[in-house]
Amino acid sequence: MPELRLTNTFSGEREVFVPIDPERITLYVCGPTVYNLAHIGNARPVVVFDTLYRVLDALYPKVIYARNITDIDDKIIAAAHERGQAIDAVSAEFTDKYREDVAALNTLVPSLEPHATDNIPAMIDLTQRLIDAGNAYISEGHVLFSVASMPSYGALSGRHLDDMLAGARVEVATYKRQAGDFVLWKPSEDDAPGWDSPWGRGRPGWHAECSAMIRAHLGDTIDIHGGGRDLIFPHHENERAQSCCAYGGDFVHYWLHNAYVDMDGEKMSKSLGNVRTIRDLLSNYQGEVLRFALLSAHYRSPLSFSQAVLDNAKGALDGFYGALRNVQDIQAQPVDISHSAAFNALLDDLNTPEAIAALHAASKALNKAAPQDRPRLKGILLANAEILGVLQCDPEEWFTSGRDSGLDAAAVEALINDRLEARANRDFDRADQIRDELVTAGIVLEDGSEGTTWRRR
RNA sequence: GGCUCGGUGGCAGAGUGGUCAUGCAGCGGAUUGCAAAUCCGUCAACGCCGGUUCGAUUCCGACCCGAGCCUCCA
Repeated sequence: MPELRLTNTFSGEREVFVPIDPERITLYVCGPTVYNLAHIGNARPVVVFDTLYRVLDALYPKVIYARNITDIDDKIIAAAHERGQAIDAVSAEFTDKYREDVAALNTLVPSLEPHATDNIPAMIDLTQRLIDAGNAYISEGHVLFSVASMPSYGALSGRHLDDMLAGARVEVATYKRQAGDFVLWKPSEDDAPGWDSPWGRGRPGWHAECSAMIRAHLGDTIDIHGGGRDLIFPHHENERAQSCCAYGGDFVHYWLHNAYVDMDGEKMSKSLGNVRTIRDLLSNYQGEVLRFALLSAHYRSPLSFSQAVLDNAKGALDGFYGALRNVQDIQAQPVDISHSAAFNALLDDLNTPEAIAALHAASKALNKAAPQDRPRLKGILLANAEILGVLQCDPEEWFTSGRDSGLDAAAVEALINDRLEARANRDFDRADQIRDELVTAGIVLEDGSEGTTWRRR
């Protein structure tokens, strides 16, 4: 079996992936809090870990990939108030939209999508265990985790308790013994959603759900836990504290974190007004273009999102689909994904830029292939693409189904026929006039040996 | 202040102790009625200063610059 290597945040090093149980791989990725539309930065971990899921799936017989839905959270409560809607109406709406958006990015559906609100008893159990074990305390109706009770607290994020206390910039809530202590369970006001618990009617703290759901759905210890860098602290540090103290064991063997997407070099933020939602971008670009753009940089490097990055991605995909369009009548010879160069690039800590380079090489080889080699080379290109989750649609569709800029396919075909007639009569002025007309409508013609094809730009 | 990442050709972006990333853009050519697409060729980089080495963009140290986290955040 080929070796998969991953950079583990815990050790800071690239390590060979050794599964707990090769028959059952467990992968958990932090999903959305469903109170607004997902933006392109949210899309990055989704696409990155979808790619990892594909790699794991090619390597092992069974992979359980869980991505949670956080459907109880103060941000959702605030959004519901603002919109004058029920909380579950808000969370249901944005859960649906999230699924649509990420599906457009060619992502596979996870094996499990646990909802926080379906797992409240597991969170109560977690909290009770922590109290029983002496890692948590009750104060002013809250249950808090005591960071001082865990010697290795801070090991994931590389922080020392002393430093954190010294550098604390926020006012410490009165119910906390120490600044770093975090909420496991908090009381709910009468108009806020709540569940009965040994500590009164309340709701879980932010970190509780992942610990509880991982344990409930995947087990005490999982292979891989992923998410964005910003989750390392405090979210993942606190999850780790909860799970290790409540259930024993080492909780997660490989922690993976992706870097941010920034917009033209600036951090995406509401105040800068440069937040771009997936939905918004999809109105101008195919989802596959967004996916490709997100994979064009290595996941641990910051990705500077811009018009140029998207146009580049679109151009590259056009090139690949162009190569496939030329051989669309040729049956591809099946190729095992695990023999593809892209797959091998991904084995090395998901080196997607190198995998994309392999795609370019495969595309070029196909373009210049002798006829007898085309079935094999088409198969190779498709196998390389599949592991990256791209080039899965029909090339003709790709080029002709884009945004309709005033001319439908039939109208385009009619104009092409007029032009062919003009060319047959050597009336090139008329032929060029028709082509210019089409270019204005965003349609590019290509005269090939087997006729004229067209595509939308 | 603490912790963590980075600085590669015009742009995007990999990688490596000693000939090549890759793509876009540019330039030259083939092809085309002209184009487009494609193919062939080509230019060009490793923040700064030291050190280790036969040799450093790659290892080590200092410095400069940038980003992120420490507070909700992918």
